[in-house]
Amino acid sequence: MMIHQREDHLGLSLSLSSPAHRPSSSSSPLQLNLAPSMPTPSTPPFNLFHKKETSDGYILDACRVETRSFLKGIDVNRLPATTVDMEEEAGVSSPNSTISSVSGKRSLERSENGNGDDLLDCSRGLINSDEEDGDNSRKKLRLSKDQSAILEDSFKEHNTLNPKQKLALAKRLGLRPRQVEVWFQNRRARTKLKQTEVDCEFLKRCCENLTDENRRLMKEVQELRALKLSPQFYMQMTPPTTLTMCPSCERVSAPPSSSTGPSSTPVETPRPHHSGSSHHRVAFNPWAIAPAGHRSFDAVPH
DNA sequence: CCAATTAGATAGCTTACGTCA
DNA sequence: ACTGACGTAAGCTATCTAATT
Repeated sequence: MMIHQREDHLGLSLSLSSPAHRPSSSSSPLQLNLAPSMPTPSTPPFNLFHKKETSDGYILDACRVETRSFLKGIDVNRLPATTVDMEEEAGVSSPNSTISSVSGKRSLERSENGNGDDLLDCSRGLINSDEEDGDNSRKKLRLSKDQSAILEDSFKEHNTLNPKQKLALAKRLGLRPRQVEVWFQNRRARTKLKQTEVDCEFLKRCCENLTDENRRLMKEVQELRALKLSPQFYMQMTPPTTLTMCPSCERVSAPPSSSTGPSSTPVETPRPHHSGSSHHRVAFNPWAIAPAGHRSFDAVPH
């Protein structure tokens, strides 16, 4: 599999080329060597491009999971108070961290700065703060694996937060309360969407089953009507199933002597549910179509 | 708080091109 | 010189999700 790391790691080169000037021997792309001040980590397992289901049923790209695990311990949302820590962490940056967003404007800004030291200013909790960045472009942050795990655990306990819980969680995660709030909102939305999909699938199957059943019943009705409307066939044949039914217990049984023809398949195997012949028997003609919900039996005392 | 929407990040695919046997 | 295999880079699309409205 072909793997390329276009915007990986700030120490690598950035290729700038217009579509009209595809890389060729004559027009090579502009190569910007962007401050290899940061040690590039060993290549993460990007070749694991298979889907993976998370504990809550969501599908994640395995490579993302892998990358996040690669990021383990990196809290890019941490507030800049822990400068030393972040400098340590900067050495293991990854394409999935916010500071990897080197495309476009930001990358150019960074190249102008000449090194990657200012990356650390992009501590996640402050990235979109109003007092920062003059440009109005919102920067997308990515929660770390640990942060996501903690948030997920918290969500499992209670899918809504009271202000106190929100503050505590925000403090624990090094995020702003608003970020925690937004995360819970989005998480609830995802849960709802997922449930809607499941419900939809269930209803779809129900509809299919009912459609099949309806088709089958319609066909049966058609066949039965055709038989009823053909007098020759109808008159010549003995009632196909001279079934008897006990009106008290509504059990149907075939005549004891009939062993051939359609009547040989009784609806229900006669069982000695009554002692002797104590129960009344009712002739049951299944060929007589009755309106739905109305059983038309010719009561024949016996 | 929810619903709808926006937008950044990234995986994965395709395509063009260069290199090499 | 031609050809097929292979690697690489770039473009594009789909998806996820943080953030906004």
